[in-house]
Amino acid sequence: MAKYKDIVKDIEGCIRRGDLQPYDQLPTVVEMTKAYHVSRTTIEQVMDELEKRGLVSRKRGSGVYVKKVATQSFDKPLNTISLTDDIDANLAKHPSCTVHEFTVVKPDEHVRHELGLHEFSFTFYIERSHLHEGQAIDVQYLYYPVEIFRDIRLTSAETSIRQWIDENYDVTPDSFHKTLRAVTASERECEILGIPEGSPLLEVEQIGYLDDGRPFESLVARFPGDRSEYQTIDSDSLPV
Amino acid sequence: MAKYKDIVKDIEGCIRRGDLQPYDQLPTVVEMTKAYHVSRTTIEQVMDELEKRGLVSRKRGSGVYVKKVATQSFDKPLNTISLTDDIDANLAKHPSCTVHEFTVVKPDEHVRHELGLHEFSFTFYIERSHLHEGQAIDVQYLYYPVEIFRDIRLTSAETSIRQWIDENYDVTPDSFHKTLRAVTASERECEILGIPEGSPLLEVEQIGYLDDGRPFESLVARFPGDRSEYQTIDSDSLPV
DNA sequence: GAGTGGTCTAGACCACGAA
DNA sequence: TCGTGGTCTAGACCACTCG
Repeated sequence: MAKYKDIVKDIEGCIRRGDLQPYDQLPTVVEMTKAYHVSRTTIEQVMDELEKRGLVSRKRGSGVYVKKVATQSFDKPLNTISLTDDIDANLAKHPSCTVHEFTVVKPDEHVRHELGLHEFSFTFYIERSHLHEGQAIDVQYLYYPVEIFRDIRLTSAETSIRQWIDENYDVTPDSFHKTLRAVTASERECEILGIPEGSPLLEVEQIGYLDDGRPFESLVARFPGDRSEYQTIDSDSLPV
Repeated sequence: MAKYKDIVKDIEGCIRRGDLQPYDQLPTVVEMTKAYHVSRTTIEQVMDELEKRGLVSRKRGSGVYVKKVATQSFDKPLNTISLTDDIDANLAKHPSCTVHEFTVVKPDEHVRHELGLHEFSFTFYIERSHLHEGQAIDVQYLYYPVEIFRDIRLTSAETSIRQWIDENYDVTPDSFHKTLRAVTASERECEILGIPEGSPLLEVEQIGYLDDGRPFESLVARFPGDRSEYQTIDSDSLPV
């Protein structure tokens, strides 16, 4: 484990426990290098990470300050969909899906383009829903290039495809390009999700890349609007 | 301008122009230190930035590779709402709003909590829509603490509040915590936006922080689902 | 002017991937 | 085994904030 990650954990703990209060100034960078017996670069790396997690603001010439964050948002996961707590917890423990479709197809041009495939390429196509207490809580549409994954099993689609890939292929997912939209549920999706006609859904279109730059996964996931949200932190504002 | 930013621009240019093709390996980090006459740290900083922009993948022990990115997504702005191109371009040049409401209020508990205010605090409250060719294209609900901004003008709400703040207060916005949701447009919003009853909207709730850790802005913006999307890149996947 | 964070250097060691 | 990127050091200079 890298040193800077340990220090991140330590300081994050201080903030969560309240040893560091909102608006408190952290020790100066130089002080921290001494306290942790590391170099300046390492501390800057730590500050980068704490900033990314939304815990501190850095003011050049002045200091690093603990953000006054609404405490409710403290433990919400970032950069992913969160559902209600009980559902999230349950899914993490026992991922379970009902698979509506599992085939090999020639994907349409949109998907082909996303995955950087040729016209004559094939992909696995999976349509499925995660379950919580017997109820579908999302609808997912997934494409995997046959060129990369020659064999994907139905049983993996019923639990975790990513786990199957980890165990059977020597590839490393690296990053994900996401597009979020609000859409109206189709009739079929309303049935599956047990929601009224015309309900709004939060759609996440996600293209996954391996660490050698190849796209390996195209995913469209749709979640009922009233049970889902997506949280993120960055330095870009909507135009105001 | 920091050196690493120049190098980022240079390499990004190479990728956009096609001098570096998808799946190409970049020169090794050591080679780049020589080519640009900088130290290793600087190059790593450059790679951090290129990775954040979704242009490259880094494979420890192997190399840095140009991602095969769907070219359409190349120039879309990240970490913000994008509308259709003509609207985006127009808004950037001539931001213009119709203000539906402009008052000072005691905000409800939710906003008070987001902004870290006391029960007896007041905020400016602004409700407005951006216009494109006379048509409203969003609805925004904004709160600004009177404690921080004693004076906000109606005219600023009709163009750019952030510009007004820049020019009249010595504060520096630092980061934004966002929550995205899909919601159904209210009757009033349908009227304002000229969309059918029950249309889905993409909602962005955004809390802005200053560089000293203070929240300074609470914004809820809602966009018609069929004209808006939000793009982002990170290393976190939805559960698959 | 004194103190802060941001960037940068030159060099080192390590973990990992590929052959 | 060897070349790759990831992390780290000790020290430096600079831009910025604030009294």
